[in-house]
Amino acid sequence: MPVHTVKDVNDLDTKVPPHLQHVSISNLKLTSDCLHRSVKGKVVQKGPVVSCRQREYLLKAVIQGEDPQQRSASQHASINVIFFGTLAKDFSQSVSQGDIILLAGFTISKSPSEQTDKLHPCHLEMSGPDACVHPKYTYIPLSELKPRSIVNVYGVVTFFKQPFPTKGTDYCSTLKITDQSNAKVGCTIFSEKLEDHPKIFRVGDIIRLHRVKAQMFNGSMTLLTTLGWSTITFDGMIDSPVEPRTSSRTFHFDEADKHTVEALRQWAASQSLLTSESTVPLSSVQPKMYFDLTCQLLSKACMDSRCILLKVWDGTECGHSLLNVAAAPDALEGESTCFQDQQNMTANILVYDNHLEVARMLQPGMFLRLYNLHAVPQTPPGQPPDVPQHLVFHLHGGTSYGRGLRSIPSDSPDLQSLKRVLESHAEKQAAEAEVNDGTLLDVWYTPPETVGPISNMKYPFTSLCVYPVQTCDHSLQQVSLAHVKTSIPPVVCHVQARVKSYQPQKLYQCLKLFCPQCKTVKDVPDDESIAQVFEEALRSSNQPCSEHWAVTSSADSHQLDRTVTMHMSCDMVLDNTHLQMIFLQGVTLDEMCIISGSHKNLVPVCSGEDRRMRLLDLSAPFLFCGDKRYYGCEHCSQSSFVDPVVSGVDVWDEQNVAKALGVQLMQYMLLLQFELEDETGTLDALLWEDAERFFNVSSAETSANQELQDRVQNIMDRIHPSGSSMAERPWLALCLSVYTVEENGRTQVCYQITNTETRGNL
DNA sequence: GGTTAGGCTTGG
Repeated sequence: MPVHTVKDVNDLDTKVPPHLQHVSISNLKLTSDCLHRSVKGKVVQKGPVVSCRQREYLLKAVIQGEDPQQRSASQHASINVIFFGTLAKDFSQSVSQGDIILLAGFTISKSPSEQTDKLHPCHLEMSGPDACVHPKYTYIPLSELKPRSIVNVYGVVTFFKQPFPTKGTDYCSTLKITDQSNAKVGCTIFSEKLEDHPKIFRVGDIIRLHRVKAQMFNGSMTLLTTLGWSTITFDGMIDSPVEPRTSSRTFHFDEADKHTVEALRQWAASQSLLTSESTVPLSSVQPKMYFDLTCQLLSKACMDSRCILLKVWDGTECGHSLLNVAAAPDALEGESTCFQDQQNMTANILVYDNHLEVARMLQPGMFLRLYNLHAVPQTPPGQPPDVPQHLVFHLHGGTSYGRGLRSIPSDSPDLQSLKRVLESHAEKQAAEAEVNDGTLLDVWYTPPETVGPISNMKYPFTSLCVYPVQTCDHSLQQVSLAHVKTSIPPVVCHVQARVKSYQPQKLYQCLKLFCPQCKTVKDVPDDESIAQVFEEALRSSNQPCSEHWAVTSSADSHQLDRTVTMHMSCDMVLDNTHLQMIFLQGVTLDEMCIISGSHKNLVPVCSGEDRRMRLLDLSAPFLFCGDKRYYGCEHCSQSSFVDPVVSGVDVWDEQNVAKALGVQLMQYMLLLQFELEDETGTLDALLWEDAERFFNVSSAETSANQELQDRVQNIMDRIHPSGSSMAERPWLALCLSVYTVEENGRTQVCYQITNTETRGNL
């Protein structure tokens, strides 16, 4: 862009390329070589952007040479300048009448209006890629303000109010500033956009104002915003980076600005304008005092239409007992404050009236500063009046004494020590959680039961406490989900997230069968389809099997109109292990279930045309063992029945039975997909390889055990209560493995929850 | 070309 909004470069006079030679306006001639020349002057007239014949935009302005001697010596100190195209638009937007500018890359032509306007006989044309305009600002000491002048100033903030709505159309910021001239000047800033107001965090901040109007009010000089005003603000601490706070994308800031800020910082320090007691830690708060608090928001709740509760901490323990204000569970948003409550570190702040607008926009985790907070002693409700009073904090309505609140960016220099303190607490908390497995403090999860009436006693540990924790031994820094998505696999990340949704919703569907050979995953068939396989076998095989390796006994049931046959291996009979594996033919699923209740390994079979023994279709279990059923992989098992090899096996379990029958045993597993969410987005993560650890169950046992199924359901209900809002769900500390899988020649990145257990009592 | 506000506590 040819109108330069300079960022962190040298001052204009030194920054302009050295080959450019300064020419005074009165010395400009038609014959001048303009290629390497620049002119400087004040914008004394600025016209509107108009479109001309070629449908190009143009803007006319008059600039006047700066030097008063030159002005008096020559009538040609003012010159017309015509800006073309985008330059015209840019100039219109970013330069105001009265600004000092430096022009380069112009061409000189004869002025057609010399006779009428009596200005310079030439005019300058600004077009093409070489043309550029640099604005130059001069700053007036606050003691030298003249009424009705429009000026640019720098100052140190000695008093401020956060923007508040006026009776008119705008928000108003009221400040008082001072500078080395020691004048104290009030400023009134009007803008209907909150983001345009100066970002002042504390007394001692440094503010720069452009195009503000000086005027007298009540005998004092004040500054008022005018059309085209702008502002940027800086931290006031010596040695902190000179970084402008602004929401404007185009602002001028150069080396000279940096020096001005640094000089003001030094001066302010020498005047003790930045007092360290400007904000007070909770540990130093005394009853009835008004103070500024810097803290982190843990949770918030809407109390009524005129009051919002903020629960905050600053990592220090208050010397006076802190009141715990109860909120309706469904009104509470954010993290549990159990840990902080137990250490008398949670400040409960009631925010009233005009401050609700700002408070509503706050998110748990944000860093805040509250100005003119009132420490109010109060007898806890329901307690006799002789119990010591507790402190609760009120941010009363109104803006007296700068009363208000705002969020502070987490990279602010004066937030860094607070952040270190909070982080060290978080580490301690995590370490305690690791050690005291059974008596965990509930860090991220607030059971609804604990948000009851205000009580002085510490929250009892309820049996509802459960939350997942990372159990991997490496200590990784926690990252956002957005960060996980940009990391390159394979890698392991730690995140903190909530469960937005999960699949399958019917939890019995999360139990799967997995073939370790071919990696096939399939659903556990339901009883109806298994019963059908049994029915099919009954219909197709009415003759008992005849196997040379087996002893067989049949029972005809006229009532059932079929023959039930039992086979067992001759070798087993000899080994005296014959009751450990029995082949059953001619039974229904129901009968199988009844019989397996009292027998160890029952293998349902049928007979073919040749009366050879066959296993049922492998979509049904090939083995029943008590309540448990075992399945074989349809792809990886021997396709025809093999004579069971029984020698050398003392104890028959599902592994040995499968091996003896040439069946590839399928494993039970739990498979869930979670949609995780944090402030930065959502991410789908699977839970399977470490699912048994997560739920603290065995998948195979879970397949046959209602109690274990209830446990899984219970845990899911804790981390994703049905009908809950996102805000009510607990934050989970999870370990995520990022890995790739190849599918159809395509590489896909996958996320899996690993090394994470749910802890606590159920 | 521009109303608003132009510091100064308190109820819940």
